[in-house]
Amino acid sequence: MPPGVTLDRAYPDLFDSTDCQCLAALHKAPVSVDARHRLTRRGERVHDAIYLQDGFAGRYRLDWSGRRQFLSLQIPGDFIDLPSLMVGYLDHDIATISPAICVPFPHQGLHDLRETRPQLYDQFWRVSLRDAAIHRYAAFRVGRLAGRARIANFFAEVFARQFARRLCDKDGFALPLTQADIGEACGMTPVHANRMLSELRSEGLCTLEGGVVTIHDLPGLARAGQFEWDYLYLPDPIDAELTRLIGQAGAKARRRGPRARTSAAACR
Amino acid sequence: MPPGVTLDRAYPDLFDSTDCQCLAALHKAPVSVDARHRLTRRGERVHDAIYLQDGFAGRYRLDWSGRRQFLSLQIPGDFIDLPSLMVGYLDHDIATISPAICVPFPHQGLHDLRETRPQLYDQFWRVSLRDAAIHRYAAFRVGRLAGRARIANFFAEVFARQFARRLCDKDGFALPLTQADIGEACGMTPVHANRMLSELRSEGLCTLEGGVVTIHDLPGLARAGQFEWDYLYLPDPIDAELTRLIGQAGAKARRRGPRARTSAAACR
DNA sequence: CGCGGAGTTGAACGCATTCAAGTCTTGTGG
DNA sequence: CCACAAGACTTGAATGCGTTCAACTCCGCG
Repeated sequence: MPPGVTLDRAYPDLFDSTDCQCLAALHKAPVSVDARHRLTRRGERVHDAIYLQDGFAGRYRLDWSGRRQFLSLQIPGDFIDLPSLMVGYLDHDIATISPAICVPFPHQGLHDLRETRPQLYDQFWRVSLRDAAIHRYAAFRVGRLAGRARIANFFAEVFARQFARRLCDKDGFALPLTQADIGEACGMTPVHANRMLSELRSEGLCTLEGGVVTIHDLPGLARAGQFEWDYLYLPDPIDAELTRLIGQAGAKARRRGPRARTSAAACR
Repeated sequence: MPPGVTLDRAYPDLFDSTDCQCLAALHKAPVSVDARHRLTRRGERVHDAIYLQDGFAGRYRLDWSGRRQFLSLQIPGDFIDLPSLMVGYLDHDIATISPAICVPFPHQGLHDLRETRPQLYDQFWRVSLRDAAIHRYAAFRVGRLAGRARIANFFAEVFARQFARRLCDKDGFALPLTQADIGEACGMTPVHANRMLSELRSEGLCTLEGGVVTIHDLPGLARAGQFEWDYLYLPDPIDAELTRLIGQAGAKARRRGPRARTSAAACR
């Protein structure tokens, strides 16, 4: 894989070095894209899966008055439009937020993996399931949590996802979003996002400045956002590290032992 | 496939009659389950995928004060826990809402399809992507729409999904949820759900009574909810039918022609 | 007959939106 | 080098949507 294309770091639990070699043969040349640039339009036919080598992007839908709801934030190392691999087009728009580097993987090449490397093929299914879990959790976040908690929860997610890729340490992470963007991600107005951010700041939990979130109290932030990260399906070592840093039993603590039920039958 | 197990009706665009024959060999005996019964517990290891032959179920997460947020409603004909197929456990709970009939498909048998019937294997990926799209849209619904619109939008989705399976006609559909459930699905209190429902009623859009939603003005309901159903990825004939019934260009109207761009490269 | 769950309605409160004004920073052109 | 414009951020005040608390009805069921 050419310099800079670091799939192995992005999904350490899913792609081993052999996989990465194999994938290196499949992608086209990386492309630089400006900030605030639409990558994919809802409903438009696409033939390549985009791997976000660097930079941030967002998936969103617009309401009928043109206001935007972010569905998920995509961080460096994400495949950002895998659904298109199986259905050929997307039900939402995708745009960069910061300047970005995108690596196109032609669908055809990925499809061929089913024959040539079925294990690897399955990994893409796993990636898209992880994606789905992130969407689900977004519904929980905006549906159930109050303003301050929504932002704290959102920050905690972005932290955990970047931390899992070694893109940041426990003290902070990159988040090149405006307060308006954060509002659109968390389902609130920019003004209110501002007020909630200043609450988090004055409570000594975190500060956002210059596209960087500095974390002053990670357990406090996670608590404020009722954050539990089991839905990220992180590999065990990283999961343990997060548990150590955050404290709460929000991870796999709840995963049950091997004696669990195996079907609906058992729960009659 | 034994009487009652009607996969073909559930996914007419994904499973043909040969597929259904093939799947018939894989499932265990259907199981009756009471209403309000938890089928799967978050984090618990599962070995069977559950096909919801009949009845309604919900996927949900709880906040730290124990209040529930529905992530999606599962209707008859849904595979309700496919994520567990690839990762072995779930990040959320699933419970029945009405009495239900569940058909367990052992994971192993489905995995074997990769070798024996790769096309069919892929269809399960497609099903789970459709699922993901429904979750995404839920985030849009609760994040961007106001109370009345959230409920109208939710009703429109449940209608469209049941209509696509011929479980209902254009005049109404089954929805055995209490108003409290609807509140949990749409991110609001039961009291407010009640008020929004009575608005929809008094505006002549729809009524909910006895577990049945009667639709009085389908285009009006869809408009009130800003509903667009492209995200359901429905097969063309059904999509056209919905467009005829609802009117608005909310479906594939936006799907672009074959001349579309093929990668990030083209949009610099 | 009485209980409990679901639905309905009123009234007070409070969180979030809206409108608006003003600061600060950045980049651009004179 | 300064002037100016544009965008991001901040803050105040008024409004209103949704929550909360509470009371009451209706219905099915023991």
